[in-house]
Amino acid sequence: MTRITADVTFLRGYNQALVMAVGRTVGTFERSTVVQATGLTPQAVSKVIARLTVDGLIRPTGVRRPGVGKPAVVYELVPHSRYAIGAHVARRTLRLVLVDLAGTVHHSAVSPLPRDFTPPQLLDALASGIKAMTGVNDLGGGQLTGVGIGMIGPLDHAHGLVRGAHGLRHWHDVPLREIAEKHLGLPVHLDKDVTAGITAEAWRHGATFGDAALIMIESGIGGGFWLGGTAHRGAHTNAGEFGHTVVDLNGPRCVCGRHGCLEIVHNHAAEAGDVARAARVVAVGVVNLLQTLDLAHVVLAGADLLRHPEAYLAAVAEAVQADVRRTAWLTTKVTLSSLGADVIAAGAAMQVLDQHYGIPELAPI
Amino acid sequence: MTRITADVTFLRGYNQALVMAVGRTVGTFERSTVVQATGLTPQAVSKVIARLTVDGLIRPTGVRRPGVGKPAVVYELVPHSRYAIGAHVARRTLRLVLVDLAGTVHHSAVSPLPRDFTPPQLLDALASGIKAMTGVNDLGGGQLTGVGIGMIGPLDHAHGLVRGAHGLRHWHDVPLREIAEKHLGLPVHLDKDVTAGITAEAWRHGATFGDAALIMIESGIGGGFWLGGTAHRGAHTNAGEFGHTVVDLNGPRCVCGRHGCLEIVHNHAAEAGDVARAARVVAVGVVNLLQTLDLAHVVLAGADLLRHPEAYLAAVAEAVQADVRRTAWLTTKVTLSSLGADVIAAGAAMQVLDQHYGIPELAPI
DNA sequence: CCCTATTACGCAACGCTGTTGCTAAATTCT
DNA sequence: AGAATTTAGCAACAGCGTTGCGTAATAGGG
Repeated sequence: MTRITADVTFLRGYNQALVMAVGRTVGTFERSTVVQATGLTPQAVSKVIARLTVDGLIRPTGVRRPGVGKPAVVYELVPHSRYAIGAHVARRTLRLVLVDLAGTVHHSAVSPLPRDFTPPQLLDALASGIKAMTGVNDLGGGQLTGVGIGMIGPLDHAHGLVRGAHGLRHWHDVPLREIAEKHLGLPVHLDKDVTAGITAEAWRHGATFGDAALIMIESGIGGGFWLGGTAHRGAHTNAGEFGHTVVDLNGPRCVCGRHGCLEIVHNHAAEAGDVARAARVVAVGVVNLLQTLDLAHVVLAGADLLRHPEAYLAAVAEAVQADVRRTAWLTTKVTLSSLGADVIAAGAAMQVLDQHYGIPELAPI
Repeated sequence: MTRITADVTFLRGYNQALVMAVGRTVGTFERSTVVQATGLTPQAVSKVIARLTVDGLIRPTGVRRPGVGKPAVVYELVPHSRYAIGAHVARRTLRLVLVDLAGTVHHSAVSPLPRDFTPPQLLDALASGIKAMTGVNDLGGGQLTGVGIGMIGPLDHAHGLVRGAHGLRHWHDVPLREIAEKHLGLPVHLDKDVTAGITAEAWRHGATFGDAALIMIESGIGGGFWLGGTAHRGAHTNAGEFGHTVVDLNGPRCVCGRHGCLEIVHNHAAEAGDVARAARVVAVGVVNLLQTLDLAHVVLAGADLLRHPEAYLAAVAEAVQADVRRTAWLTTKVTLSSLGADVIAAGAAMQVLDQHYGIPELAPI
C-alpha cells in the first residue's frame, strides 16, 4: 500500500471524496450544496464535479429553477457505476452481500461453513459465493471494485493477517488478504467484524454520525467504534472486546480468564431465561462506554439481540437516560441497526468502496 | 475559528507541522531525516525547511560529513522562539507552567484558589500568575503565543464553555475562553484536564505514541485518550469519566448515582488502608480499557497515585501482562508520567503551541 | 419588446505547493 | 587530476484551488 503524502494528489482525492459523501448523504445535490457543506469555492466545486462526472461516478439529473436567475444543475451519484462485495465470516456461516456506490444492498446470501473450517475451505466458499452472486446479478456495466471481509479476530488489519480466530483452530497468522486476492483475482480488504459493522452505520447516517458504537450480541458480545470520523481499530486491530470488560468484580470466571466479564454475566442471565436482567447488564456496559468515550450514538445489532430487540433497546435507552448528569446537552441516541443481519457484510463492502472513493488517509510520520 | 479546507494553504501548514514534529522528537535532523519520516521529496523538504528557517522556528546547527560527498546541513528547533503558558485549574489550586517550542517546562508555580472560587476570582489569579511568570522569566525575544487552560469538566471544548465543574457552584455555562481572552489579552485554549494531560504525553513520546491513555488519580479518577493520532474528547467533550465506569455490579453506591463505580470501589479500599487492593481495582479498569480500545500505552499520573506510585504501576503492569490473550504482538506499555504534577498544565500549553504549529485539522463536512 | 435585476455557471489567469529533471558543490579516494 | 559519491539548489513543470470577470438564463417592470 503506497504511502499518502500531503500534495496536490491528496487534495484531489480528498475533495472528490467530500463531494461523494455529500452525494451519498443527500441523494441529489447542487454546486451550492457542496459549497456550503465543504467550504470550497464554487469554482473549485465545479472542477471537482466535472472530474467526477467524467469518471462516471456522478451525473446531472435535472435542474432547479430559482424563479429569477439561471437554473442550477442538480447532480446525483451513479449508484450502479461501482459495486463491492462484502463478506461476513462467522464460525458456521458465510454471508455475502452486493453493495452499490450509494451503499444500497442489492443481494444477500448466506451459506454454511464447515465446523472448524480451514483457510482453503473459506476461500472456496468465497469464490463460489462470489461467482454465484455476480452470475445472478447483472452489474450492468458497473465495476466490481473488490471484496471486503469482516471476520472474527484477533486480526491485523494493516497487514491483512488473521492472527487467530476465536473458536477456530486453523487460523494462526494467516495472510488472508494476500491469499484471498490471489484466489479471487480481486482487491481484498480485511477487517474485524464489528469494525466493518460500524462502518456500515457510518455510511447509513452520513456526516452527522459523530462518535458512536455498534454493540453486537451474537456468539459473544463485541463493540465497533467510530471516533473522530473514522473507525477505531486500536494499536493491534484488537479494539472492541467489549464483552470481555469486567462489570462484576469477583463475578463468575469467564472463558477469557478474567472474572465478572460482561459477556459471562449476560450469558448466565440469558441462560436463566431472564432476558430483562441480561439486557440490563448490557446497559451497564453501554453506559460505561458513554462515560469513557462520550458517544453521541449507540447502535444495537446481532442475531442474539434480535431475538429480543425491544427488551435490549428499552433497557439500554432507559439506562442511558437515567444515568446521572444526563442533561439537555449530553444526550446519546440509541437505535437498532437498520441493516439487520447484513450489517457486517455490508460494512465490509463499504470499506472497499471507501478505499477507492473515500477520504485518503494521510500517514503523518 | 475559521474553517480549514483542503487547498495549498493546508498543504503548507501540514507539511511544516510534520517537520516541526520531527524536530521536536529527534532533537537535530537533516533533510534526509525528514524525507524518510514524511515521504516528501528532498526538494519539497528543502522548501519547507527554508520557510521555517525564515520564520525563526528552526535553524541550521552544524553539518554532518558523510566521508565522501557534500556535507549535510543539520537543523534544530529554535526552542526559545515561541512559548505558551499552561494552566491546570483544580478545585483548590492553580498551577501555571511556561513551556517552550520544544515542549520543555521552564517554570512551574502553584498558587491556592479560594474554596468554591468564581470565574472572576480565577481570572484574577490567572492574570497575576501570568504577570509574575512573564516578569520572572525573560522570554529573550521569544513570542508568547497564548494560554492553555486544563480544567475539570464537564466543559465544551469547541465553544470554549465550562458547562459545570464538579464540586464548584459558580460555573454553569461559563464562556471561559472568551472572557479569559478579554481579561488576559492573549489567545486562550480550553480543554478538559485529562485531555490536556494526554497531549503532554503525546508530545513527550512523539510519533510512536499510538493509541494511549492517561489515567489520572487525583480527587477522583479520570482518563484522557489519544486515539488515531489525536486527543479523543467525545461528542460533548465529556469523554474520560473513567472513574465512573461500573466494575462491581451491585457494589457500593457512587456519588454519580450508579453502583459499583471504579472510583467508589477504589476509594473504599484506599480509605481502608489497603493500597494493594485499591491498585488492583484500577488495574481491572485499565484492562477494561485495553479490551475496549486496544491501547499501546497507558500512562499513570495524579497526586493520589504518586503517594504510592510503585504499587499502582506494579498492579497495572501485572494485570496487563496476566490478562489472557496477551501475546508477543499484543503488548501494552505501562509507565508513570515523567512530567509529574505538571502534566496537565504542560499539556495545556502544548495544545496552544499545536494550534499554531501543529497539524491543521480539516473539517470535512 | 426591451432593459434591469438576480442567480448560476464557465473561462482564464493567478498563486502556491510539491515533483521532476538537472546542475553545482563538497568531499574522499585512486 | 579526475572519478565517484553524497548533498543541496535552481528552474521548469504539473496540478489544484482561488480570484476576477464575463456569459447564460430567467422574471418582472416600464
